[in-house]
Amino acid sequence: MSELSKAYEPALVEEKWYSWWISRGLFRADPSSPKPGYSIVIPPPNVTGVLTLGHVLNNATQDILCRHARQTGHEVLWLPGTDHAGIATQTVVERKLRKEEKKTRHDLGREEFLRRVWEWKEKHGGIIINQLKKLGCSCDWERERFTMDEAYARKVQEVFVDLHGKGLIYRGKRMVNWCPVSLTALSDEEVLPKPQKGYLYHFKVEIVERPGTFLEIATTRPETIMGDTAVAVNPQDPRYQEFIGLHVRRPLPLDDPAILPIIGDDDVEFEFGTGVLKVTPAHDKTDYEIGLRHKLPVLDILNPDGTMNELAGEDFVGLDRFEARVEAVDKLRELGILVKEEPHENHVGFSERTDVPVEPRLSEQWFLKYPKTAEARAAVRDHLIRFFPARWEKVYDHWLENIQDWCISRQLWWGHRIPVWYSGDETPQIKCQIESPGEGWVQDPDVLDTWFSSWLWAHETMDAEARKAFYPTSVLVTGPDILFFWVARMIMAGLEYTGEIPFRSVYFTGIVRDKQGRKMSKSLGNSPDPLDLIAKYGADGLRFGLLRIAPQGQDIKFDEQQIVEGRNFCNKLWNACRFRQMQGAVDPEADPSKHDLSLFARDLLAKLDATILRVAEGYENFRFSDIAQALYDFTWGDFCDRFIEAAKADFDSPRRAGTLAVMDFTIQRILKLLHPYMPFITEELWSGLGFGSQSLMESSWPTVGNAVPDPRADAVYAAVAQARNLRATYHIPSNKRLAWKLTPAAEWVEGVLPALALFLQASSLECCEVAPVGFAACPTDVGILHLPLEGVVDASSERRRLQGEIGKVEAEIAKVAAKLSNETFVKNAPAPVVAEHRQRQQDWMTRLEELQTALRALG
RNA sequence: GCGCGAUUAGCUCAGUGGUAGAGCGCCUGCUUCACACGCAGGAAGUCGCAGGUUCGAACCCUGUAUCGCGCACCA
Repeated sequence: MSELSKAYEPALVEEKWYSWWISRGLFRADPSSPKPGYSIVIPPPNVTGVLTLGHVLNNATQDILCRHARQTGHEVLWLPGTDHAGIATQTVVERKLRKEEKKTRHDLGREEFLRRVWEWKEKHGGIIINQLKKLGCSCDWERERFTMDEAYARKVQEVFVDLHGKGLIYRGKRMVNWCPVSLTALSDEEVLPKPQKGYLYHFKVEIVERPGTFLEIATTRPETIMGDTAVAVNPQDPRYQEFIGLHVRRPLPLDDPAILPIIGDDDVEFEFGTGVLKVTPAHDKTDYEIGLRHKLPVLDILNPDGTMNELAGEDFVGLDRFEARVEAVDKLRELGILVKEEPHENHVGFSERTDVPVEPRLSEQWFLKYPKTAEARAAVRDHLIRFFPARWEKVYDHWLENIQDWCISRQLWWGHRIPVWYSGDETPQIKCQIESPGEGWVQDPDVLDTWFSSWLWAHETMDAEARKAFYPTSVLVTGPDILFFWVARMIMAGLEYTGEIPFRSVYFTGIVRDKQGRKMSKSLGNSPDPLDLIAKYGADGLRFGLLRIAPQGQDIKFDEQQIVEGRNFCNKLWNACRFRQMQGAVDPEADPSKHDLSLFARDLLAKLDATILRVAEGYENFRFSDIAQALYDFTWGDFCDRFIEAAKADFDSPRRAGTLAVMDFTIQRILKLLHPYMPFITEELWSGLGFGSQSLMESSWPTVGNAVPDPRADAVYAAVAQARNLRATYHIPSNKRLAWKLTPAAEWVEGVLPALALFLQASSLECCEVAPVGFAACPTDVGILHLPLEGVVDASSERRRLQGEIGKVEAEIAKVAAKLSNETFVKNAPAPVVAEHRQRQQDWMTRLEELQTALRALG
């Protein structure tokens, strides 16, 4: 192989390796493989979507799990795809239509409009899929699915028919969340309560039977007065009890001042407002229920788009609901019945998609009574499915405990059409089936909530053969924001239709936020484009940098600097390998056990084992940042900073072969361990150095050996750090070579003199038995290092320095002594802890003596 | 209102009972024959606050503050 370039250039290699993986079919899942199966279904991104940092985190995590699984001998299925995103996609295409052709979907008609959406989907729907490829995702692209694929769509309809047959799906006229912009009903989950600063408007109404007596009503929505059909008070409320059964005059609309009954209902709070509630059954959920209890008429004064209809009276008709509010207040003021406007903050439901206030609206919709709720709760409670982090289990359980029927119909065109047919005008007949029952039958115009299709994702994306090998899936990687939307529903669907849980573990990633802690969003424009980051730092740098700061389930404050560090780490790894390459060809079969190794080499192998264990533990517990950190520490610290530097002393010695063998052995394992996080660079280095012609994905995962740590290695490293510190204390430039001397603490130290000399950049390093005159002493665990002071520093500064050191050591000794002289400590603390303190005390004493000797030697 | 997280060095975060850590940033010195996307050294923290348990608390308990997130029909 040609020489590695001086710096790693990701752009030159990423494309090449991705095509190579694809061409070798390495992402393909073989259901007939004898290997144990491992599977993940991708949380399908919207077809309208573009890659965000959230996707990067989520999909890099899945890729890591999948590559690791392949390396540990599993047959892996990572099943990709997208969902049709009903509202979002329809909105995008409608907007385009309006802009380019000044038409609405109604101008085109349903069939033509849907044709246009498909056209749009074919053209733009694949963007995010291609972006995932740039990221290195090892999905089985031959199995890519879309929630509107023919087979999948049919399954969705079959499920509807089945649940209808079981009596779980029903049609009903109910209060639903209505989006006046999308003109469709929404599920409860698609409504986000937001605190809104508004006013509590107080106005008074006269009691018909008691002229001159008024009730004061407080409301946040005066624009709905025209829809009021009663006034309610709490029957226990002594202030108003006597009025129950009487009537008030409704002030609006002016031309139709209706007479409303005063009713008593327990739902009315004493303390809130005035304790008198205007009841608007058509436009408030609570009011609707009160209305049902008291058989009140329902007076709908709003159009679907949130404007007022003719029932609101001629002063209001056509006004938007918020304009109408202003107008209503004006009218109350003109009538002289507005008592006060009190600033008031309340929560108003907003549409998740369009971000406008949702309007409670009475309409005919399809609802689902969820199947298998008890089983779904039990599956998580009994840990058949494990959540990481576990705290989401409680949230999940609470939601299921209070679960409400799901409004699954949407007044859209883009989606799975409801398989219900109507016939006849007067007494319509209804049939629930997929095919048309024949002439004269008209299909329900509505479509299903997108989640009603994606809740089948885990099993319906697989054919029978795949399901046999790969279902239940191993793990689901997703964000906690779709715990209810998707995760919980998928569990219920899985239990209902496969009789099994859909996945064994759920790993919830954190949410990527900006430096101010705000969620990244398109509208805020605070999300960097991951493709730009890939271009700048490489996919590996982005993946590693992001995963390293993504502790389990905690939100991530994104900082581009972290990605820079990922890139830097790639470069470090690159150069370590490049350095190895400069020593000659590698040996793919390198076996350290066949060589007599330096203590540095033996200790490195022990640290490698410890790293492999840390990494294994990380995978076990989904601690992705721990894994990244362990590999970073080992590669940069143990391997590059310490071992390679020590190894340089062996290159001209008989140790050369053994040391190179350890390097080869270790680099192979580093590349394997890092491959899941940094697939491109590891592949490039693996092949570039000549370790093999297979992909790392097909290689084996490193196992621990039987290396024994040698504490002498750390003693040398620590001594080096102390000596360098001493040199820095005297401001000796690091390029100035000094003639160090050493009084060794043990015989073995002679063996590491060449390495020590290299570490210290020493011009020479000779041993001496007694402290030489004119040197500064640095007591270490490997002996006393003597730094020549001549021409550098005078004896009095050295004396001052030593006295300072002695002061610090004495303080430490005092600290330990205090603890050891505490009888209860010695009595109660576990023996090893006490022993450790004793040892510590002794170490400090030794150091003190050495320092004092050095001080005396200065005279 | 209930529940859940977070609070440790300037920044981003590790650290679940025994000598407070990492990376970045900062300061100092270095183009030392892999790497300036680098090397070496350094300064820097009353671990949000107040109690408690313990020989010993960043860690366990109680309370509290601030920030964030869920859930909830107070109009």
